[in-house]
Amino acid sequence: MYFPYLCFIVQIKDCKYSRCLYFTSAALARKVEKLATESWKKVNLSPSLAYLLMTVLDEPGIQPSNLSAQIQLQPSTVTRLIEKLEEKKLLVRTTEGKITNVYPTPKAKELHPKLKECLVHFYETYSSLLGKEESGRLVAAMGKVVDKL
Amino acid sequence: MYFPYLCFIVQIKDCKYSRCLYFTSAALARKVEKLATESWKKVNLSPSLAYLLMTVLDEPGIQPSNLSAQIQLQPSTVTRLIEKLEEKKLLVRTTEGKITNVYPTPKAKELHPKLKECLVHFYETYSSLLGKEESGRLVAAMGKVVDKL
DNA sequence: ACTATATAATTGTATATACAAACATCACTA
DNA sequence: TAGTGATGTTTGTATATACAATTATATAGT
Repeated sequence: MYFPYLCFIVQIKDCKYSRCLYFTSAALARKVEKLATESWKKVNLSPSLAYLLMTVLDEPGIQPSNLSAQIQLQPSTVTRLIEKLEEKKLLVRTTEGKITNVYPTPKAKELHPKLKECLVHFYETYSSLLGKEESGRLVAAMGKVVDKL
Repeated sequence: MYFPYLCFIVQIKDCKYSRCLYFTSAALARKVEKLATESWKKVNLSPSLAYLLMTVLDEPGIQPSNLSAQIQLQPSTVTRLIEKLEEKKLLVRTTEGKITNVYPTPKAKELHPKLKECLVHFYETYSSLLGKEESGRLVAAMGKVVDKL
């Protein structure tokens, strides 16, 4: 495999695609997802459910469209995630006209401190593996790229 | 939402989770996947099918376990991808004992130059959006992290 | 040589996410 | 005020990937 223009970058490990943005970002996301899943097992939620729930806890009454923008998932995906959290009795929806508002239940509010703990645990796990500053720099760089794409 | 120890990183855009590795790596992977999908539409393959196929073209007879290591997907996923490429008459499998070998068909070999073009197109698309050096640096940084996780 | 363990691949099933279409409501304009 | 287009949400369906269990084969220790 030949990656034009990228010859100046040192090849990493034995993987032929280590210099390719598609391959590398996908692999990274899968590994990080696994790590995050582990951290959120304590509250029996997948990372995406946990992030959505935390967002609602921070802004009770938030609309799905706003959630979609904040967590950067498609509206249809947000609907599906909300449904799951409703089944778990952690969220409720009210609809007025075309607007839907999403609220945390008391059960969700009770869970809030534990959610924060999971977030801290997740951060500590990856920053101990990667180094605080290095991982911070990487996240910042990736964030910039997300905005450009 | 409060991200302990990360206060020194500038918040990006309006997104509350822009400093979180999980969130950012997932968002980046989704955006890059979309871009890659566009580039590989010319050969009517998804990016993961295309990468697997290119790997087999480079190493005819390669085993699924080796493919799994190279493209960093689970063996079960590799089996499923190979099945799809078999349906498209681009790969064939032979099995001897516990070992399976995967070979490209003539049809796949004909497609090889087009696959390379797609790769170049993909690279040019993202490097024109992000800058060659900046994207190269980012990919290298992400690759290191993948290896550490 | 026989058994226990390790390896390679596959299958059944589950989860996450997306796209496109449908639906409902709202806002604006002629 | 009727019609048209924009917006917010949901639904039907498809794709990608994984985990756990299974099957088949190979290897090593005694």
